[in-house]
Amino acid sequence: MTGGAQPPRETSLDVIQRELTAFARRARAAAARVHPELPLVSYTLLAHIEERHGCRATDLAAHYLLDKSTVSRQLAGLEKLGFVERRPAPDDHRVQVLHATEAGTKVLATARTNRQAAYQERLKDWSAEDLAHFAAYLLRYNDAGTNDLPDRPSP
Amino acid sequence: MTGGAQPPRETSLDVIQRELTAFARRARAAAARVHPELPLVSYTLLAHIEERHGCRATDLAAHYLLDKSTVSRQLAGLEKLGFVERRPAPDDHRVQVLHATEAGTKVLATARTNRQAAYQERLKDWSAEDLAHFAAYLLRYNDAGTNDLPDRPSP
DNA sequence: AAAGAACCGTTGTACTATACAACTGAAAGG
DNA sequence: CCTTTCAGTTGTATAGTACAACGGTTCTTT
Repeated sequence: MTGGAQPPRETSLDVIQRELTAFARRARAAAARVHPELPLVSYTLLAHIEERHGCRATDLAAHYLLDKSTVSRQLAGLEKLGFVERRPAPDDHRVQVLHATEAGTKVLATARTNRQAAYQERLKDWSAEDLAHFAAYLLRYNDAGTNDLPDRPSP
Repeated sequence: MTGGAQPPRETSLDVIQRELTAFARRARAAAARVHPELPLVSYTLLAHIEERHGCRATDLAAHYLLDKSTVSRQLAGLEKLGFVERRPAPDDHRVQVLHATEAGTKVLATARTNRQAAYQERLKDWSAEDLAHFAAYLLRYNDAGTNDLPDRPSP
């Protein structure tokens, strides 16, 4: 590849903008279709908690650019469903260490499988090469936007 | 490029899944930051209306996979803001033909500019070639999910 | 050590986006 | 005609989110 005449940057930017917007609009509904038992955000948070083997609510908020109240409520929901546990941290009584329960791990595995199946199906006609490139582009795109994470200009 | 050993499909699918989810989670907030005057969905609908030089609410619902009630309320908002007009269709009294007003066109132009600037900035380090490829992948990805809705202008 | 600042999480309130169902009004087809 | 179908609105409910105010905790500074 390479070498050929590319469309101008403008055009590509326009397409990227439009298509990402279109995707964002559909994402929630699509996620709900794939795993109705576990809402999109809960899924993400739960996955993060499980991956880290215990983390704090504040970490989640920082990582996902969510307000702590949002996280708090999401966690309340997850706890109500019995998917996470809050353990008081022995060294700091302000924090709660979050852990995925057995049930949480299980439902997460199911959701993950369903999601993977959905993506598998949707992208079944793609070559491994195209998948790799697409994945790389997405990574690159997202990384560009999270650079501003560490510093929250607080007035 | 090409030629090299690709990561297995599984891995790429996983990355795509994770990154698209991450993107979706941030999209709304990001859009609000870029053009706070015009909510994300309203922006999209207004852009569509303007582009088509008049379309029906039902078309919007079909195209964006939204419930007609959702579209109805979005349009109510846009009308209240003076950005769209509803004109009764002479041939069919059930339908309203939607048009962007002068103000709508103007605010849309501003929002579009802001968005483009944001994308421009975010993707400034990308080569034209990479942009073109990324755009193509996004198109391909989105098309796979929207096969079931060809755009039908009114008969 | 006491006072104050910084931090963690919850709760009250409000708003956007969304769906589904019930409804009104208008066309279209027997 | 009368029924069915279509276009759009409205009532109700839910998820996700933010911001602001608050109650405890811990850290810092005097």
